Amino acid sequence: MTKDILIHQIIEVLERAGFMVSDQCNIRPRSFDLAARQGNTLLFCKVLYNIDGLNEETAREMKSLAKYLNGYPILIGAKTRDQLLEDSVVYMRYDIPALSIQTLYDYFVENVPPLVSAAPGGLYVSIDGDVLKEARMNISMSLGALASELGVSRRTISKYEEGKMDASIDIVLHLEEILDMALAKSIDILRSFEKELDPATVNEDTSERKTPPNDNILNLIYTLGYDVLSTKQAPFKAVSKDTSSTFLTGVSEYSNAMVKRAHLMSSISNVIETQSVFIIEGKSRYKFVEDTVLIERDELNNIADADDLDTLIHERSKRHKGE
Amino acid sequence: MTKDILIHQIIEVLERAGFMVSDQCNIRPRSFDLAARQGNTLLFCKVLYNIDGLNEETAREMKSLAKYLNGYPILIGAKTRDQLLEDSVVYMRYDIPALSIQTLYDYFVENVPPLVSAAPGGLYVSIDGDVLKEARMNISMSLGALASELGVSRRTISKYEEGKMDASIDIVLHLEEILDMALAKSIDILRSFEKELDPATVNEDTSERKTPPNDNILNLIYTLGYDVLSTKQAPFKAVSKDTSSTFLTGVSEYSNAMVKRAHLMSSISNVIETQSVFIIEGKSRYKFVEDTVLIERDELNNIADADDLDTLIHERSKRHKGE
DNA sequence: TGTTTGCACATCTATATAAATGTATTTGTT
DNA sequence: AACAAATACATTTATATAGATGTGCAAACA
Repeated sequence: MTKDILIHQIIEVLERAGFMVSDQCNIRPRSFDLAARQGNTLLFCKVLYNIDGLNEETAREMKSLAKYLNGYPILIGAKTRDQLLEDSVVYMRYDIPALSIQTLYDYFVENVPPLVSAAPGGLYVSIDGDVLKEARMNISMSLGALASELGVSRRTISKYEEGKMDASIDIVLHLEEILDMALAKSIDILRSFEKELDPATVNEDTSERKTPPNDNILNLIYTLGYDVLSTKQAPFKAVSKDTSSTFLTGVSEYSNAMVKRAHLMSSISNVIETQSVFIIEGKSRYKFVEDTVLIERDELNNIADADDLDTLIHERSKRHKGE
Repeated sequence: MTKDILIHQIIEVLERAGFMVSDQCNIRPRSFDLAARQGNTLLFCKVLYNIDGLNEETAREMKSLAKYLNGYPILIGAKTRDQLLEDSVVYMRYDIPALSIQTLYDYFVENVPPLVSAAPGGLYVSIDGDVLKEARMNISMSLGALASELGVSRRTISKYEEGKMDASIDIVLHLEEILDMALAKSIDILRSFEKELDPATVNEDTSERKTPPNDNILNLIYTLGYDVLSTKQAPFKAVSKDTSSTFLTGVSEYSNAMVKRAHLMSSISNVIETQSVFIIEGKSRYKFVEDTVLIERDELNNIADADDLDTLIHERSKRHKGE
């Protein structure tokens, strides 16, 4: 399948850029396909051959996860509609930046940021208004003269200089030729997401603690004093957070599928630098699966507060790493 | 100009439907073009030859005004893109229903609601799932049989019955033919707006009182104890509200333009059933212009609280109507 | 270990929308 | 009344997006 080929290429690029990359999420339901970290930069990557396939629910979940864990959602693909993604262009899908592998490579490996963004009406470049104005002044060219030379209205040039309008690629090339200098502002892919966060979405997190989760066990964890962000499409049921620790939280009975999931959670938790915990309904055969700590529901019942649980997790995790 | 022709036709339709219609707003900046009321139904109409020309700011203002005054925003036009608006179809522009004059006529004069809505992908009709299911059961047809008869998948029929999917017009016609009954749900134009209000927008109004307005005089009115919704594109500067009264609020120096504005405000206030007040910076030649009460800024300074101002407005308004 | 169920995702289509911009009209100024 | 400045709005274009739906794979089930 094309998507798998893409994923392998993406892993290659990210590793080459010095990222630590998690296992691929191949368990349903899934929101992101890969987690990756380099220093302070944490990415949640979704991969689609056709970026138009991103659905709104998935986007929402990726955004809230990224925000909660201090990372960035990003969409990587090859096509939009019936054409290939253009390199060095940033597209947006539900406020998540979307790009081709080549653009990803340029950005993270070569440190060459893209200049062009796709928007209704075509492809556009942001112009640095101050630079433009200065350049125009330097050759003492009037606004009107530049406008007629470019073949646009005076008002348009004025808007460029005030930073109130982006320009089409042709216009920018022509302008740069006339003034013989670079005018395009480069796009910071990760920041472009932050800007897009509208006040309403941000609002949700203003409240001190999230509302109690619906799930029984998650609610129990909430009662212990954790902030619990439950997820619908991630390989874990929730992310739980208190002042001292954060852990991915799985919940289910012991089964083969559960073990698979615990492996994946372990890999992801290593990348995003959190603990990983699986609450088992009923009996568990083991105490951990890789770095995922398994806790039986009965054990959870005997726990008084968040500190107790933190301690249990740490001990069990240490015990595993000690062998 | 085409827009003016449209407006006259719209006024004709609305009056025929028993609406009281305000003067046309021909002062810039303007958000809506007409206010109209029939019984409890208050409309703020925007008219554009091409409905695509509605801009986001204008839409926002119309929505907040409508909400604040218990009315409905509506957009009426003739074209979208390069084609005429189809009759009996409801379009949406920034969550405001948009329709042709014919559709307006059918809805308000003939009481025939539209059935079709425009959405990405084309024109769609909502199906009443329960009716569909019952009809299918009645002729003891299996879901699969109906699906293959229609030429769609079983899943599609299932979604129709669960009300989770709208159907294209062709499909609905074919279905109604097979089952020999009406299945389409009619669209309540005004309600369709209410549903679109997202929680974020609604949230703004949750706060007991609005934030203080920037304008000096509006802020003074706010200090008196009024709730003040300031506007940017309406023929008045704000709408002020306390427990006992609501008034359109204009602010400016005395001038010809101001008198024109006061006339328009008078007409609008009659339709939306509020008072209308103009605060004059400096000297005013008159005490009222039609039903708009003129108050000098100095007079406002001598007023202690909202009750005082309410009293002044009522007296001056009565005095006018008494002559 | 097949069988069933349901999601992921690709794809197609036509609408909704943002940029860009010219033109006509209105407003404000002298 | 004449002129300048600002705004409304029509229009063009290409992207963003929602519906609709088939296909194939994964999970759940028997």
